[in-house]
Amino acid sequence: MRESKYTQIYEELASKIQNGQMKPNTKLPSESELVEKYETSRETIRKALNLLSQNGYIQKIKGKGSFVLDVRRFDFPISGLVSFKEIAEKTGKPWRTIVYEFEVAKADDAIQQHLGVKGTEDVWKVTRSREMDGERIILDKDYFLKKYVPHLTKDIVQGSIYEYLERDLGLKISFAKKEISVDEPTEDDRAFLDLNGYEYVVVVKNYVYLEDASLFQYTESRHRLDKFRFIEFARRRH
Amino acid sequence: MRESKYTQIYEELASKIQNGQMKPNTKLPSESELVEKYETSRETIRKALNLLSQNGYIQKIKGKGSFVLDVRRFDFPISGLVSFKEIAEKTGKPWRTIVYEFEVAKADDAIQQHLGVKGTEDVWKVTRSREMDGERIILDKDYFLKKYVPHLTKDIVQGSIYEYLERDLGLKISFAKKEISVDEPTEDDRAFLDLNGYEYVVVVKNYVYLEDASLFQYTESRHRLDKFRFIEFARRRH
DNA sequence: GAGTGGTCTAGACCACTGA
DNA sequence: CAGTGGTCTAGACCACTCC
Repeated sequence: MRESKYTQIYEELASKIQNGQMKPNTKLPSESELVEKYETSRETIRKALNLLSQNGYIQKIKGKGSFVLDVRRFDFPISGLVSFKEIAEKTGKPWRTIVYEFEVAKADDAIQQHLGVKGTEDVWKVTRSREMDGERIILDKDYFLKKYVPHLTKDIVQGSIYEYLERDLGLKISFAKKEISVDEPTEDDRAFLDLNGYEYVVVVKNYVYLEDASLFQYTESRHRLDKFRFIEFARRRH
Repeated sequence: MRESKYTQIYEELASKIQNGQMKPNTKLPSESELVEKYETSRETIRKALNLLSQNGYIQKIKGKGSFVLDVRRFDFPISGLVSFKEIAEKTGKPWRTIVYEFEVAKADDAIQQHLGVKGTEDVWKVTRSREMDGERIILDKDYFLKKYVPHLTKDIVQGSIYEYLERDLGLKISFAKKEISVDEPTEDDRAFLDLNGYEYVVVVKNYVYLEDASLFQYTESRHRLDKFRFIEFARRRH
């Protein structure tokens, strides 16, 4: 089976909420009604509804029902693992990627630390800036282990590396740790970003892990601070 | 029943991982073994394991088993909904809260926008700064609807408002939207923070919703940028 | 009381891993 | 092949909401 039944139901309901077929504050059909409609069991329906709840589409209230939340109020979620390309496409703004560095090298000290490897390890090093409205506002520095990615071309680097890794190489990205802080610009920042006089950059450090929990990529995204925005939807665990 | 069986199992396993009783990279007992150990059904065990997975404690690998992740490598997660007090207590650093404003007022235009209410609505307005190592590094501006919180004392405001709301008032906080950006300091920032010459602050806007999905609180946390740090663990949805 | 979501059970079949 | 996690089912009892 390509996709599980509950993710199919989740996606169908999520898109109905996204495109306004299901209006905010209205009640969803009850779980037992959904069981009939989708001809499945209640636990399967509940898995789909729990996904909707976790991702901010609905609110479940015991004894009352499940209600559609106003997703527009939450804007687009940049939370989780989303590549620059996906964000750019969602916002619809035209953008351009400029590749500065793109090479295989031995891991230097700082990268060894971040990736947790020895200096004998070959790593890809890719430096790219992202331009919108004629200004280079993000500098992406990617490092990943060559043993997972034997080949890489300028075309791939110009587009979305994620897409290539996941779709073409079949690498399964499983989870990531993200860390946001603010720092002074490096020489590279000054060279490859249009800083417009801003004396600080927002640094997003991203540690990306594969399905077998091995760390395989470290990315530093350096944003001009006036163009930085991060949105998260979070449910509270009681 | 006070707490569900699967959350109990989750908490037991999570604390064993936290305190090192279960070492990183070791294999957990299989699901069927856990079924025997906890004398429960497999779906219940799986609910507990899914919680562990979502929160970055374990990695499940089909056909192989569940493996303990190195939680120390992830530091403490500040992700999700965590109050300043909880973070401060986790880090163990001494801190102090200074209350500047603490009053009931009609919602002004900006707050009406954020809370989505009319100007006739009474709101609590609380302004507090957080001091660590002798420096006021965070300015918290809280606004919440008086209809949910009839009374408030200086003692409560000095400590943790969250604790009061959840434990004493029984308000159930359900989810929140967080937005991080960088901005120039306001007059209040200059007055109530030790900015040390920094010409920007990191602004965390927090919209807090109750169980019935009603927006009841808006908080703006304004951080001195050198002291700001945000960490998130995120799983990728495939 | 009827209807709702929350939890739990005991079983089943599948796809994947490793020996 | 046996063992693992992933999905799905049909039923049960509970706590909660609303009338």
